[in-house]
Amino acid sequence: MSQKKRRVRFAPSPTGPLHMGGVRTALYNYLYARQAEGDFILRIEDTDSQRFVPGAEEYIIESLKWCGIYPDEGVDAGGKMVETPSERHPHAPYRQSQRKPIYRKYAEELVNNGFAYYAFDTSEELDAKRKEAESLKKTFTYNHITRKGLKNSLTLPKEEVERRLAETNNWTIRFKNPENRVVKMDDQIRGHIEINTDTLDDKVLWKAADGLPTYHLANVVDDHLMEITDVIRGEEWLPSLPLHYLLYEAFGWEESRPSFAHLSLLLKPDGKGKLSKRDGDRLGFPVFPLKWVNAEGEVSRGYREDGYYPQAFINMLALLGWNPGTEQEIFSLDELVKAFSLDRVIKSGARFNPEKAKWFNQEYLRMQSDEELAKEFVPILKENGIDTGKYSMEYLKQLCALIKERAHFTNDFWTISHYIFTAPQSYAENDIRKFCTPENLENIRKVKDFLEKTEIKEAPYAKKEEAVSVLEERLTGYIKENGWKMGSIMNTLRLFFVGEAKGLGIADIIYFIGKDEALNRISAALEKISIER
RNA sequence: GCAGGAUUCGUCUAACGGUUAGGACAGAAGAUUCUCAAUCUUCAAAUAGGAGUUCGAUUCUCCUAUCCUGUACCA
Repeated sequence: MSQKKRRVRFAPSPTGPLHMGGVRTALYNYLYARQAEGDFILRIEDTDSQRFVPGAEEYIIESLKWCGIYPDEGVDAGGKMVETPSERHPHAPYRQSQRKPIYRKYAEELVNNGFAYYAFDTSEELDAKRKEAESLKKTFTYNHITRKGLKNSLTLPKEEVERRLAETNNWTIRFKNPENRVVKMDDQIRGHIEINTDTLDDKVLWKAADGLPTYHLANVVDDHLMEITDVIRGEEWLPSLPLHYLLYEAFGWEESRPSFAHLSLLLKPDGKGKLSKRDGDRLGFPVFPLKWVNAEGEVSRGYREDGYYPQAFINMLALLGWNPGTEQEIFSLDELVKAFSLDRVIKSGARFNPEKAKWFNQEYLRMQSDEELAKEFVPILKENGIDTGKYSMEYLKQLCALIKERAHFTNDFWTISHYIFTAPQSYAENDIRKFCTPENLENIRKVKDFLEKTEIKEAPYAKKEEAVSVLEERLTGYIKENGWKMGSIMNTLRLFFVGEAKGLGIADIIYFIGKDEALNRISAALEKISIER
């Protein structure tokens, strides 16, 4: 079995930050290529000079890098991402603006062979036509009927056409759709699709104004030249698939026409419609892989900055619109490469669920070693003004081992364990009311004396488990001896140590903050609360 | 409007035409420890509607509804 080497491409346009839906498209392309031991190409479709956004290309490259998606070929934006220098590669360059000289001859070839024509209508004229049609509740289409009444090389005298081509540049080359023909197409995800060409309009392929092709021409020509075998792209392209088929036919490239797979859209978590930047702002989750600041200084959060592991992000995205057919949900990139298949990609739109995204990250967090987590914790502590020099790596490892069970993100570590590092500044009102009865306060004084006399091993101690359980036994033993209620004593202590009735076990807390600090916190709390009364 | 596409628990999804329609997230209840979380157990929750084909439709066909995409000299 000798199959051609698979070549796929991800071809975003640099009009802004890469949306997570785009990352998913890139990921599926990447997985497909890796599995087939083919090539994954990154091409930049910047044929719209109007909408070009500075920095967007760099953003795309950095995002893919963060996700661990490395192209085999593609734009090299100064990074080490692409091994082969772009200039030397036979398929280079990979930025369509740099391929500008290539396209015109292809557009003209189509005109010469009768598959396209020159059109001289101005945007204003066409807009007027569209408005007119709209008022009649119809849609204006530039097709085999209307083109007879418009200004183009099919209707104008030859000399006039030549004069306009030579003297002006406000003309375009349009595709000449065949009349009443059924185009038969196949999609790897959606199956067989048929459409009548009479419903199509004569799309602009090339614009004289800027000498650039539109998406349709550039895309087909580049995919052909770059020997792309499979086009895996978003569903928004499905309606233009017939045009692309017709273009391959007109060029005589049907033999090497790639196979197509159209991915469904990512939908917003609530309501209707596709996932947009606004939804993230509104519902409080990122829609972009990385943080992005636009020209107006507006900030959009990113998965990276929100503390997601790239593997978790990728894993979540992979399962949004695809599943392996088994009950496995956690996949490494390599496992995804092995398991992925286009025929298990879902046809319908997938609603994004931020809660599930958090769950994925939690799963990955738990897979990290305590040492890795401790290393991640250090900068977070510093941000919160903690002198991390005071804590050994062993100390932090022991703490992380305990708190990782309660977190979705390493960013949560501070919220969960701040009281280990700083004494509470205030105490929750309702917890004071609940636990600080005169009787309880009296008992706590006795507990304090007891702790003072007790030998306590502090963090980091080699036999941590043992140290904590010994302390716990002594403490609970003492409380039981006196016939006090376990809950009230423990929770009062917790209130004094933490500031509220939350957090780790009392023995754990004392182990981590140490005997002196524990005693200090009890004294401070007793003083403060008796003053307030 | 027209053209395409889509439609299984709230959400992501599984089910060669024959299953008590399965799993996960979220939710609820219980167990558990000194609290909170975590954990464990249990519960609740779906084939858009209508015709047809068939011994039998989530699955095939048609119609309706709803949603999405496209309808640019944007991608």
